[in-house]
Amino acid sequence: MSRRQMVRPGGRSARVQASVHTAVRELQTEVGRDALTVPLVAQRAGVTPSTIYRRWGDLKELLSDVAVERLRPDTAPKDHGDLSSDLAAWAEQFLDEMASPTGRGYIRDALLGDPDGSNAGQCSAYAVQQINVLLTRAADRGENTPDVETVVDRVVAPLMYRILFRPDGLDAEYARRLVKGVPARPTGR
Amino acid sequence: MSRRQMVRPGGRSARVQASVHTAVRELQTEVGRDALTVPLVAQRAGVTPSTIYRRWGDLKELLSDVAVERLRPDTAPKDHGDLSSDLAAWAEQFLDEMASPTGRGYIRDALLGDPDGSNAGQCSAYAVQQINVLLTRAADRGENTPDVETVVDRVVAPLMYRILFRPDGLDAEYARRLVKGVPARPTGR
DNA sequence: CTGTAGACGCAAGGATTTTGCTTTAAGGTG
DNA sequence: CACCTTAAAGCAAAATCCTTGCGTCTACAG
Repeated sequence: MSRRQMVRPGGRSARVQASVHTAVRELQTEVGRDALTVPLVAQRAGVTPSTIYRRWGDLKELLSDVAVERLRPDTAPKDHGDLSSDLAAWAEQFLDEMASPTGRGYIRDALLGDPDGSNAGQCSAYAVQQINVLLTRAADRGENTPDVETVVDRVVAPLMYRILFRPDGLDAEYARRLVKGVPARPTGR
Repeated sequence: MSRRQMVRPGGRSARVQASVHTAVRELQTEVGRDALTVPLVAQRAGVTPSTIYRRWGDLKELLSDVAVERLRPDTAPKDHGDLSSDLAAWAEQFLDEMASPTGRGYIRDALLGDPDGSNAGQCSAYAVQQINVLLTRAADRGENTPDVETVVDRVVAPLMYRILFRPDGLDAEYARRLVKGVPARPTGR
């Protein structure tokens, strides 16, 4: 979230933020992301443009906030019985969601309008959180587990790098191969 | 490069492109990247704003082109005698250049104004090219070498991911550790 | 040398962004 | 509960930026 968010959580402020976010999401599907403008969003949200400019600075930052919201995982990853199956399934789903044109758009938006890097950090935190669920679950089963940072380096980072820099030739098989490259135990660091 | 570049390589077109790019670079250091506007760049370049809008579309795309130019490696990586030293040195330098505020800015710009993804692809191609120099050099020495894609997954991707999503806590030691995680031989794929 | 077409300059028109001032309402205080 | 304080929103004018049509120039081809 940008520096301007979350002040006066209850009341008008919150209502304005909600209606602006809703307006962005609706218009994204109706007119497409490239046709969005601040005045357009303001009109749909029933708000004056200057309100948006004052709170978010510009369209990029607003889109960044909305993108982070949409990138938040809404469900805990399913249990497949063992860590490597869990990781493989999670990686495939991650790739599916993130590599789609929509997903790529959100990632780019999240990165773009992010002066202090907190929105990008939040995206990473979501992934870390999901992976931690898998890892603690595995540890509870008595499995040996790598640490989160290793999974980030070996799975999340390659997926993201390719999504952003080389969107071609990505498939579930690649995601599975990455998971196979994760060592079974914590790496010495 | 955008779709509008490199038409009529000689003559006026080329002069305009050069002076616009120069104007962007100069103004970036003088007034800072956030204060750049198309009219400002146009004035410095001795060109009318509409020329820039017609050729590049908007500021994002122009900045993206300039950023890719600046991300192009200008020198072949030095020879340290063996592959792992070469990779370690290259990774450290890569991190140095890319993780700085300036470097991050260029990467973000390159990603940002890139409708078709060709600029981002070019960034990745630069890294691949440099790594290939190291790998063929090692092969000429008779060393076993991993393939480029493995180095990209194990070294470049984690560095980039962290630069973009979690800029804190990056140091040369981390780059070296990544290089140690590269297998000595090609991975079966 | 001449023709052609792509690229630029200029200027008008429209849209967006910024900004000063006023008004509203959330949250605290007596 | 009434009052005070202040962050945030509304409003409107001004500044800035973006778009577009048209005329001109110049690189390249024949």
